[in-house]
Amino acid sequence: MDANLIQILEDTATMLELAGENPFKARAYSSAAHILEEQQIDVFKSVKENTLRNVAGIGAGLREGITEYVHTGKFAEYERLLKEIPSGVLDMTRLRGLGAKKVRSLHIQLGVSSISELEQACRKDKLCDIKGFGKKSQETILKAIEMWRSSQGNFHQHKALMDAEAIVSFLKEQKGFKAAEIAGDLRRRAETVSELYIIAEGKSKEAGEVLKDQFELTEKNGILEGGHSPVFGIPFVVEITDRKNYVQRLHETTGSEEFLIAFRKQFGEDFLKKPFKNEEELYEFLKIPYIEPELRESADIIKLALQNKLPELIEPKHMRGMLHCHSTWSDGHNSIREMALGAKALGYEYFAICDHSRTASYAGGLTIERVKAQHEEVDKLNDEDLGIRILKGIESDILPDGDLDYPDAILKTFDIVVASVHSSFTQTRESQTARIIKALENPYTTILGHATGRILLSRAGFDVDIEAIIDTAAEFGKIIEINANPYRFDLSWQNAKYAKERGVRIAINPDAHAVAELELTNLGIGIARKAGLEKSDIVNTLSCDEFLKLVKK
DNA sequence: GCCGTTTTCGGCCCGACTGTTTTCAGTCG
Repeated sequence: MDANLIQILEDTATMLELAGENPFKARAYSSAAHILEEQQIDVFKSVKENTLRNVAGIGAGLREGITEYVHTGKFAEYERLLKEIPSGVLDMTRLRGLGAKKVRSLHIQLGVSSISELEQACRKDKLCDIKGFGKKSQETILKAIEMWRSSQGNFHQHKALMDAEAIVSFLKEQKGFKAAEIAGDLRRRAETVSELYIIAEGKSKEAGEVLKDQFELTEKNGILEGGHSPVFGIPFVVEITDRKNYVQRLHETTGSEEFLIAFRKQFGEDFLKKPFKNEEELYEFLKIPYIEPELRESADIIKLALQNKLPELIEPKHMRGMLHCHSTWSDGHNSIREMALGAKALGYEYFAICDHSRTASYAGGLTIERVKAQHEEVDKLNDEDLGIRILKGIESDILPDGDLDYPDAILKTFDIVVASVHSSFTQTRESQTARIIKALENPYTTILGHATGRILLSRAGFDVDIEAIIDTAAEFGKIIEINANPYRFDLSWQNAKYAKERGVRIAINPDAHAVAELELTNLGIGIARKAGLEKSDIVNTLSCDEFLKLVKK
């Protein structure tokens, strides 16, 4: 996968639309970008081994462009459009609710060429003059600009991790460095981050030179700053320290401000002067149990540590069941067999295929006939014995009135039903809450899928009383999902923490649409850990039989 | 630009929702 190329393809698609060219050509570019991302295709390897021709959705034209990109770093069609479309116009399409068509007409008719010019035009009531726009459009655009501004400078966790890990490995390869580690809120597994903070042990001078050359950083008292990460351009800082101070500095730059203030208030500052081998030793010295980085968020956790009541956090090795994945039966890229074998390769014992239900027609949702056909295939695969048990599941849309998407006679043929809202996001808080509560009361619902519908840095969730929903899940013994997709991470860790307090069990689900996405589960585990969840809180840790027993109840 | 057992042209995911209209275009999932 190459993040730059994915961005190039997406921007090319948008610019084709902005230029008023063939919209289907635009779609081909956009879908190629999704294919590369979802299937984690390494284009450099694919070009070298000539395997791009096997990828559905990438034909001769795109293959040529990608090959050129691999050899020269340039993509001809993208370069051509860049000359034609002002970058500010492309930026306007990043606003939610504004697509290429509207931006094109705003650009042509009002002459606005950037988000700030658009903002001015809205404030001066200019949009009312053009056909298709009115007062309300101006308001929604201004809101979208606000949302866009607040997300600027923030980055999704998986991108931050990818770049931070690359920087850490780079540092470790350099002679001047003995150790390097990710600190900051990324180490605490924040959902999104605005900066990477890296601690390195080394001789400030020579180490600094290496970094300055490579990343154009500037040094100030052993702290090198002003860098931008290699792929996503995330601001980053490298703090260089010596062996004696390494562990304290790692600790001091990991915890949240609230945590660190409370920590010093409790334990004084003497520990800062003592050298430690690792953080575990630091905690031993203070005579309290080790507080995992993900938990170093609030002051409360220190009290729990003092009372010896810290949770024993869920770990990847506890996981046995992979739930909520898609296949080529709906909008996934791999067959059920490939997905199940992918889960097996990651050490899982059972796998629930949960394709989209019939109302999600845009995603190839399954008609009743196709449900039956899929069940036959699952039976066959299980007869064949792939070494991993496959469960029959469905991701059923929660219809606008709270009903599930099939009659009971069909619903009862599934082992699990993940119920999710995919439409009608704008109901009032009361009716949205009632709708989801109704779905939870349905005896066939097993798991509530992405419970608030948020998309991080892009869309707030729908308006809903999430605590009332968690309370209802508690009452009816329903499971709620932590969606491990880093664009969603829904439930939030705070909501997941509340769910634990209410005794609601959590499923950690990758919502994978390709084999490569199965590993997203580990990011979801990070969120669960941040919420303080333990093995016993997570249904994926049950054996297949225990799990089925739980959901059949 | 992609795809193909009606294949080299002529289609291309489809329905809900929104804000604008007074029958529809654009956006989203």
